[in-house]
Amino acid sequence: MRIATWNVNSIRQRMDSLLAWLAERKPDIVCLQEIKCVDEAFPREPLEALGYNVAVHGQKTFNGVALLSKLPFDEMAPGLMGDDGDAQARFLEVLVSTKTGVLRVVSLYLPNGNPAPGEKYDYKLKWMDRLIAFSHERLNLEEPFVLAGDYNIIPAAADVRRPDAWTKDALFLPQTQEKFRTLINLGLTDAVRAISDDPGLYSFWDYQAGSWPKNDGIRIDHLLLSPQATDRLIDAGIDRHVRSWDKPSDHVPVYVDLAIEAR
DNA sequence: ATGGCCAATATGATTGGA
Repeated sequence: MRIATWNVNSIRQRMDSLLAWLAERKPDIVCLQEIKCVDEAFPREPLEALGYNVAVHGQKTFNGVALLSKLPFDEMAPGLMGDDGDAQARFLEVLVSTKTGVLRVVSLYLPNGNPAPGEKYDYKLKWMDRLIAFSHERLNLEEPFVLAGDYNIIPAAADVRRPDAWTKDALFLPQTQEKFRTLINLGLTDAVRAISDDPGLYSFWDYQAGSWPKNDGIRIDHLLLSPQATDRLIDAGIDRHVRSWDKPSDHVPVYVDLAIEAR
């Protein structure tokens, strides 16, 4: 079972790249972020033609998450618990059935939080508290569970080419990293870091200032695994070559391979 | 010269991203 996450920065602008990458990487489940469209505008047909079931939680103009799955969805639930007044489409949870039982997957788009301090940073921290509460509940189920998405968090200095340039940024502030560790310490495993200690594993390069040709990147897209998923961890990686394609997203896909058979 | 963007919006300037 291959599960991937990709912030596409507009699904409608990225369909050619998405189709090319799906053909190349052949993921079973894909978590998408920043689709930037309402549910009705999501281009489902070409994806369904490839055998993917499609779940969408979109909104107009900004944000928006989706899930593609070769396995049918037994359940799907949009929105993160803890604030019924939160109208931003940043969270989608699904349940699928595998040969060995259920598999729970979340596609999330954690708030950026800049500028910090400020209202946006407060929203980010509160959103993280809600994510921690949610994860605590789900981990009690003792299921294979993959929490995937754009976290807008640089976990450590090894995850950024130029740490000095990010010291006051909401993605890299100590308070952000501390809360991320609180999440991890519930019992989740960062799939990429479980496979490799290499510095220079980045998932985002800004469009500006020649960040890509200078390899001025950061690692902010993560797949966090429950213990039951970590037991089955085979491999994880980042498809950085996708950043050099025409009309790229500023993020590239990150994937994990788990020893779970579809059916 | 010296890599200074990209996407959406009833658009031609503004907002948000990170």
